[in-house]
Amino acid sequence: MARRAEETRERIDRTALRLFAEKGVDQATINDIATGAGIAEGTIYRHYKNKEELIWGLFSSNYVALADRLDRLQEAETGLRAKLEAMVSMFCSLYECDPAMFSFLLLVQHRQLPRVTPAMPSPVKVVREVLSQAMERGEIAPRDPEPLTAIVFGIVLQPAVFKVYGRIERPLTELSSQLAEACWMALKPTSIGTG
Amino acid sequence: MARRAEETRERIDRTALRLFAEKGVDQATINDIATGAGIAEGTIYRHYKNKEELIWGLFSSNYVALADRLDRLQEAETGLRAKLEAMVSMFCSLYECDPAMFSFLLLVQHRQLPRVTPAMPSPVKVVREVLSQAMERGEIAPRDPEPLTAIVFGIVLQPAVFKVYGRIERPLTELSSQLAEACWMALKPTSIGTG
DNA sequence: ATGTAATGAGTGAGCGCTCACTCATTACAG
DNA sequence: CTGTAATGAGTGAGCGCTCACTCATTACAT
Repeated sequence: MARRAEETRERIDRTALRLFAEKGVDQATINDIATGAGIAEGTIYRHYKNKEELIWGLFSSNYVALADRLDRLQEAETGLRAKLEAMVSMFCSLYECDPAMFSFLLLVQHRQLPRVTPAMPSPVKVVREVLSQAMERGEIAPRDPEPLTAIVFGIVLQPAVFKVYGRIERPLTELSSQLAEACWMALKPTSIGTG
Repeated sequence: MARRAEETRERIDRTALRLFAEKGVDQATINDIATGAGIAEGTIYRHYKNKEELIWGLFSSNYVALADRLDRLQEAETGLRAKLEAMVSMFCSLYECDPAMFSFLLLVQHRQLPRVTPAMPSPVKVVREVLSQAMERGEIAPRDPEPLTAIVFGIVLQPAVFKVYGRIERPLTELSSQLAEACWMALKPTSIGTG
């Protein structure tokens, strides 16, 4: 029945995400996931063609969902500063509510990013668009948006990485405004050219 | 003879680093490395106890070497701004001369960082120390140095990641001063407290 | 009764690693 | 200088094992 199948699939997804984040994608076996979800190994293959598709399914759905949330947030705000604050704040609280998902995305991005097509929504595209539009509005100096996008991502992601490794102990949400401020300041300077 | 053994070991190291960076640590097999280095599988075990030790050997030596280079650079400069510029510039040119090593460090850090002992030199410690001392000198406002360290790392590392994935096409060295400037600006603000 | 979902023992490819062996190089006794 | 013993890096077939994946069978809902 569809209802039962859906429930099983959700259990697979939840367990897989957690184990992938905890042990790494290669170290977490299909057996681990099945046992953790309280089902048999074979059942996983009724829901996913193979392990790679399971990983991709988890990555892409969460990646796109994140992009959509970021996009809705930035659209609701006016001005670069407010958009940055909204996005950074969401990122930080996302870590608090679902650290496993966060670690998972960090961990598998290197392997899965090549499969992301240009047509798919992505957090990177959202941020770049926000920066490009701020340039058009004259809020920041017109420059190649790509390095600036990277800088903004770095300012937010690296503290999250530090948090994952326990180097930062306080909740990320407490750093939210500091990080948004850092992004703002890093974007402001106009004296350095693009070369 | 020792001479020949040393040469072999260097070939192993070079090939392993390249293949690990290209295919990932789990995807690159001992056989791949041996074939790539033009030797037999067994030979690798004359030089490393097992695969994990090979990975760790490559990681730790490069990680510590990087920390040492950063430390020598920052010591040669006076003032936070100059130290930042020196370190960022070295980072960027490091990518240009040895992108495989760079990708390798990025790729395996999640797995190897837990093995890094507090006694080992590390790039993170160097940067944190530079920031702490700048606080003591009153160059920047005294705050928890950990988030600031993360921000500086993010500003430099994430553009490198973008470079690896081809999202940034220009050489990183051309972005060096922009990144150093971004770090400087992100560190400057004193209005936001530490909470 | 029929189709869908779940099961889990079975399979085999592929992996890291071992070890008995080779052989060029070195050390040394006469 | 020469024959001989010792050395140890290099070899690669093969072993043990893991793990993704299969499929005949069972459970269950309608």
